[in-house]
Amino acid sequence: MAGEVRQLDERKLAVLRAIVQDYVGTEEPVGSKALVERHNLGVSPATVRNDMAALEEDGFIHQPHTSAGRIPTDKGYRLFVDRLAEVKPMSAPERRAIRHFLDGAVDLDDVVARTVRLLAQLTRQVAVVQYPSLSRSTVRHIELVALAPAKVMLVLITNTGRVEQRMVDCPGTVGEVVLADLRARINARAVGVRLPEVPGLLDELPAMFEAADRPAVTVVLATLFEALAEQNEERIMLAGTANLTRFGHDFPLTIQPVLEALEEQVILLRLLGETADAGMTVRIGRENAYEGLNSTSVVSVGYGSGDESVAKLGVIGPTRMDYPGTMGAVRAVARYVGQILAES
Amino acid sequence: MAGEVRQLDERKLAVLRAIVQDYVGTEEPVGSKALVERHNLGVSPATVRNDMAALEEDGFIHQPHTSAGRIPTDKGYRLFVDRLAEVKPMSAPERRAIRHFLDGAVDLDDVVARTVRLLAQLTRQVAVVQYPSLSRSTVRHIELVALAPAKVMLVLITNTGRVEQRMVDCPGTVGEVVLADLRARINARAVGVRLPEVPGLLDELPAMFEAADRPAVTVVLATLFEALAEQNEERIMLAGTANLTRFGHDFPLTIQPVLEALEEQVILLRLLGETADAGMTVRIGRENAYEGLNSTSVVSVGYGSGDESVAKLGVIGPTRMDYPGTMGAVRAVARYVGQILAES
DNA sequence: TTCTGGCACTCGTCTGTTCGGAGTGCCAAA
DNA sequence: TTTGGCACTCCGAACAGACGAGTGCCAGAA
Repeated sequence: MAGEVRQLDERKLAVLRAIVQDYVGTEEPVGSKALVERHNLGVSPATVRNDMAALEEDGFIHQPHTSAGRIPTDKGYRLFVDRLAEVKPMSAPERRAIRHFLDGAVDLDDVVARTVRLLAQLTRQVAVVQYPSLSRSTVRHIELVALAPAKVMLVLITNTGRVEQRMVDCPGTVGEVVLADLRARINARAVGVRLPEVPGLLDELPAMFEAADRPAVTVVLATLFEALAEQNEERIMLAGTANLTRFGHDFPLTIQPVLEALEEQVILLRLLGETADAGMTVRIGRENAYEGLNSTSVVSVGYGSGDESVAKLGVIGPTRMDYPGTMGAVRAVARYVGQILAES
Repeated sequence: MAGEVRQLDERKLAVLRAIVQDYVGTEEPVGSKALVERHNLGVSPATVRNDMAALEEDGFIHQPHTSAGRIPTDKGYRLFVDRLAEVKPMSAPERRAIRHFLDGAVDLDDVVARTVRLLAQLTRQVAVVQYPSLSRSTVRHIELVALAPAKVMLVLITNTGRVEQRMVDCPGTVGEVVLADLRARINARAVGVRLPEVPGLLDELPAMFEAADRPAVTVVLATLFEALAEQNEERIMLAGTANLTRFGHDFPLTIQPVLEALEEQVILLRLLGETADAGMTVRIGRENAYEGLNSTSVVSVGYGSGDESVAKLGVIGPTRMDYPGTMGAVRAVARYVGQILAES
C-alpha cells in the first residue's frame, strides 16, 4: 500500500516537474496532452489529468480559467526548487569564460562591475552585486595626511581593496610628528583586525598623547570610528535592467514596481540581507517581503575572499525562471569572485 | 501683402503650438475641432484644417492615418522648442525645495545622488548626472603613502571633492625620505593646476632624483598621469528609470533599446558630451546620434562650480514631453548644483 | 484499485462583419 | 481669405460564429 502511494506521488512530482519545465520554456499554460507528448511519462493524458487535478487541489498548480492549461503557483515552484531540481553546473567552456572575464579586472570597482554584468549576461536577468561589506573585512592600512595645519585626511584601506576617505577638521594645529606617531600607533593596533572590533582596541590611545594634542586625536579617532561603523555606506551595483522587457505580456503593471524597487538601494540591500549566510537562497514570488517584487523570484548567495562571505550577490527575475540554470550561474560567479578577491 | 503673410504664419505657428500642447497633455492625435474648442484661436475648425494641411506639407505635423488627428513630428517639436516655447521658470516654493534638498548633501557622492533623484522627481523622467569631470578640475592635493617597501598608494584629490586612488608597484624599495621629497615636489608644482596640464609640469622631475630612485619615481609619475588622463573613468549616475513605464502603449518595443542605452555609460557620456558648453541643449528624436534613443528627447545642460561648466546633467524622456517645464527644471537644478559645489 | 479511451462541455481566441463617430478634404458662398 | 456644409475615409468598438485546446467524468479494461 505504502509503496503504491509513494509510486503515485512520484509520478505526481514528475508531472509537476514537467509542468514547470514546459511552462518556463513556453510561457504558456501547459495541458495534459502536450505534456505527455513532450515528456515520456509512460501514462496517458487522462491519467495526467487526474494527477493535475490532485496537484491543483494541493495548491501547486493553477488554472487561469476553465479549459486552459495549468501554471505552477509559487508553492509549486517552491516544491520544484526544493525537491525536484538540481543546480545545473556550468559547462567547462562557460567556467573558463567566467574566469577569463573576471581576471581582467583591475580594481575592486572593476571586479564588482564585471561581476554584475557577467551575471546579467549569463542569466539574462537583472543582476545585483553588493560591494564587499566593511563589517566583515579587516584593516589593511590606515593613513593620516596633513593637508593643512588643521585639516587631516583620513584614508582607510581594507583587505578587500576598498578605500574610504574622510576629511577631518581638527581643533587647533596638529604637528607632523604627532600625526606620524598617531598613525603608527593606530596601525600597530588595527591592521589585520576586523573593522567593528577596531574601536575597542584604540580606547586608551588619547591618554598616550600630550594634553594639548588630545582634542585633535579624539576628533581623528571619532571620524575613524564613524567611517568604520558606517554600515549604510553599503553600496550595490545593478545590471541587466533591459532584460526586464522579456518579462511578460501584462507589461507595465509588472515592470513598474520592479523598476521602482531597483532604484531603492535600501530595498535591494534588505533583499540581499535576507540571504542565508551559507548556501543559496531562493525567494519565490510572494515569499519576498517587498510587495513590488511579488511576481519575481530572487536567487542570491554570499561570496567572500576566504571561507566566509563578505557580501551577497544575486539575480532578480520572473517567478517563471530557469531555476537550475540561474542557480548554477549564480553559484559559479560567486565562487569565482571569491577567488579573485582572495588573490588580490 | 507681406503683412498678411506674416499674419498667416503667426496663426499657423499658434496652431502648431496648440497641437504640441494638446498632444503632450492627452497623448492622442488632436483634431481641428478639439483644437478650436480648447484654445480660443478665433477661427473656425475649417480654417484650422487648412493650416494643418499646410503644416503637414511642411513636415511639422503628421497623420497616423487618414481621418485621424495630427501629431507633431520631430521637426515640429524642434520648431516649438526653438521659437514657440519659453522655458518655464520654477516657482518660488519649488526653488526653495530644490535648494533645501540639495543643501542636505554631505559629500560629492551625495550631491550627485541627490541631484539625480531630484531631477527625476521634478521632471518625472529619467535623469542623468555626470560627476564633475576630472579634466576641468584642478588638483587640491596629491598624496603618496608607503604601504609596503615596494608598494605605494597614490591619492589624488581635486577641487571638486573627488578622490581617486591607485596602487603603485615600484621596482625596488622606495625610501620614506625619497617619497616625502617626491610628494613635496609634485604638490609644489601641481596644486591648483588643471588636471590635463599637470603632466607637462612634472617632466623634469625624474632628473632631480638619484639614479637609483629614478625607476620608482618614473613609475609613480606614470601612474599619476594615467589617473589624470583616464577620461573613461568618468562616472554617471542615473535615476527615474521607473518613469519609463509612462512612456507609451507600444511598450516593450520602445522601452527596451532605451534601457539598453541607459546601461551603457559610454553611450550616456557621449550623449551628454554632445551638450553645448553654454546654454541648454535639446535633442529631439532622430536628432540623437544613438539609434535606440530615436523616440526620445534629451534635455541637457552643463553645470559647474564657478563660471564654467565642469560636467553635464540632463533628462531623457519621450519626444512627447513637456519641454518648457523640463527645461525649467533642468536649468534650475543645474544652477543650484553649481552653487552647492562652489560653496563646498 | 488504477489506468485508459471516449465523450460532452467550457471557454478563450480568432475571424469576419457591422456600425458609429471622429476627422478630413473639397467646394461654393460669404 | 474665411466659413459652413457635405461626402468620404477609416479606425475602433461591439457582436457573432467557428475553432480548438483543454477539462471533467464515466464506463470499461488491466
